[in-house]
Amino acid sequence: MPGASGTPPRTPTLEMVAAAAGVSRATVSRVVNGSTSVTPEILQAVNDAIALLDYVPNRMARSLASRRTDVIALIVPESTSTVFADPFFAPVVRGVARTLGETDYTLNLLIASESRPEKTRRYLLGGNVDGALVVSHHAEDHSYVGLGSALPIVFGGRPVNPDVSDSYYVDVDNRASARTATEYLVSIGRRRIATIAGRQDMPAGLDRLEGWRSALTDAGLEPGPVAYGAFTQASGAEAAEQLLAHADAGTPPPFDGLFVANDQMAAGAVQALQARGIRIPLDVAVVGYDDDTFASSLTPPLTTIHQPSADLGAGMADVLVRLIAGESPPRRTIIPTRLVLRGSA
Amino acid sequence: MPGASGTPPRTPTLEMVAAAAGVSRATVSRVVNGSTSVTPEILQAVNDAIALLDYVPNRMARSLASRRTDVIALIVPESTSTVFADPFFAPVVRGVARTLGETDYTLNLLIASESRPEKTRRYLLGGNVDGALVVSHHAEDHSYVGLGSALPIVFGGRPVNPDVSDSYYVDVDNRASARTATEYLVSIGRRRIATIAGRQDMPAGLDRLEGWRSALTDAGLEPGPVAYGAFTQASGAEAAEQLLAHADAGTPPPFDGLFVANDQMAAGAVQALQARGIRIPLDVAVVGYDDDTFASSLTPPLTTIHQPSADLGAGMADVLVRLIAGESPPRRTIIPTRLVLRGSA
DNA sequence: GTACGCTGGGAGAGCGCTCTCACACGTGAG
DNA sequence: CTCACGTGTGAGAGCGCTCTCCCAGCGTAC
Repeated sequence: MPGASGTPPRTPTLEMVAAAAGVSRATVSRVVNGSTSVTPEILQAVNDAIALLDYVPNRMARSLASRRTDVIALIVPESTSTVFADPFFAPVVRGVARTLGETDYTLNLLIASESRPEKTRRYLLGGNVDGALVVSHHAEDHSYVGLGSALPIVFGGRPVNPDVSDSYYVDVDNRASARTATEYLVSIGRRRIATIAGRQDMPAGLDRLEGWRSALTDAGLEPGPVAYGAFTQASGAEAAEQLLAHADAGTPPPFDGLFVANDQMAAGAVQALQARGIRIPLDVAVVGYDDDTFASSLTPPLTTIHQPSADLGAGMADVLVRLIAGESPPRRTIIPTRLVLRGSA
Repeated sequence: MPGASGTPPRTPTLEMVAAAAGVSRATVSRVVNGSTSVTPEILQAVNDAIALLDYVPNRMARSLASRRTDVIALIVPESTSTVFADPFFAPVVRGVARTLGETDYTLNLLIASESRPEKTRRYLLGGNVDGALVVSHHAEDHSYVGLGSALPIVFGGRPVNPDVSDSYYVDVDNRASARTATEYLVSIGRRRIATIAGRQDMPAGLDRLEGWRSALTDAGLEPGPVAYGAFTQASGAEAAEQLLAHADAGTPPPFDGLFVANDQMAAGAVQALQARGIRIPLDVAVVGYDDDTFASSLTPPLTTIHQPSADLGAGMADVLVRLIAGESPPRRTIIPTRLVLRGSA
């Protein structure tokens, strides 16, 4: 085999493309990176050579030379990944990954151990990524807020620290959505509207309660009783019992409308109410929040707020990419929700 | 400012550490990479310098020089990420990420667009990763099987192609688990045991049906009626109706035990049965599969097969890491499941 | 006809690290 | 005392790419 002097068939390099096209490395680099100042014929020749050799640029080499990594980290604090495993995490990640799939960025997923936060910090600050996305729900998770000045960071869900006015985040408007849900109950003629609120240590819990309250106040109605749950089905059932605690058996419930801060609790509450012989929506109209997969198959199907979690992920990715590109995206991006009318209200 | 001749405060490099410690780059590299042949004093000096400068090795440079990337790709075919969004995907990913978090590997998550599979192939073969994990459920997803010879790949869930005897995978034993569930029904005295099977185009659907059948045959019982669903709650309810189709209203159901191939379908089936006045577990004992989060809060709480999805992810990561290290892990790793006894059987 | 842009392409110096050598320095055997 | 050998360290050549010059060639204005 003349010419084949034992050279291993390694992946093609820029240099090889340059040789094949009869130009210099620099020119091939220009073509690959889309520089405009290349003569059409040369551009064609280079592209032919690239196709011929099935050339794929080496990310590592490119990063080393350009000081950009084309990597975006997606950080999920461990507690979030556990607590919110099912309903929330997956679609957000999917939205992020899909959006990034259309760019040249690569997604680095890391579950941040809360026991040794320095490990994650060092990784982020060690020049391994161009930016980071942080998905979290708890106040405690926000040890990353401080990194915002050293590295582009976008949060999913409003960070709860008070000093985060200068950080970027994408969120749904929990308050407005809760208002919408409550206003709907008002619009269908309900006048004594109770709520089962979620955990008050996260923005979602706080804001949804606040939205419910303001909707009623603005409508000139007295806010009905409030019970608190922990976003789980069991706690929803318990909260419903609490709301009924003062009512004697057999008497009608002390409320005719109920806004529940998430669907899991709503499912529990509906069961509890039905067990007491309360008809839904006839006696009590119930609106949930989240539009979990099971919401449509409850009896009756649950009227609820649909949260486009995948859009939230996509939005986060979008803001971060623009931030890295040196643009000035809005610090606060709100993803719209919508009320899904089903049978429960 | 003497000495500070405008040098930008960039992240410290190997070279700077070497200068600080009074040794050569090569020696620092040895220390960083844990070579044994370094004199204790020098080792100490280098480590001091590293600590002093807060040095973090640059991954890109390291990869370029060593031809290893320290990156593992986690590929989720788009259809899988959609269909299995909630119950399955998240914990597996978490298991993978957590395991990899204890190594030096970095996790690259990519949602593989099924419309342009070459993009993913090129990425994998372009020297960007050291190995790949593929999470999928459908036969069609396995366009990656062929890459196994070019790159270490570990599958989550048994690949369904016939020619994959040489690929690596981690899975639960669906067949044995279904057997266990069915044997339990037999052990509590049920004799006419039906099943609602899942989609027959994926191993989970096929194997669980097969396990049910073999358990009954081995117990000397006639397999009861079979209905098929699509792993959704609605399809479970429909399938239950089908099973009852031949029974007249008021007569006892034609079976006293029911194994359902996943919890979503089980939830639907239980509702449908109860709507017909059938008491669970009194008239029909029901066992599900998956132990979804909601399983324990159904009425009655669902007896089901618990799948340690996070362990599956961890197992995949573990096998891949060993494969990359040149070891010979088993081609087939089975993660044990367990039957969780609750109220429905 | 000369001077001056301007524009496309090439040369070459790195980016931060690894890794193969070669070298200096003991140590033990001949 | 010399020679072979082992052991720890340094020198230096890349890994594949980007990017800053720099130069050649052309068009335009005077």
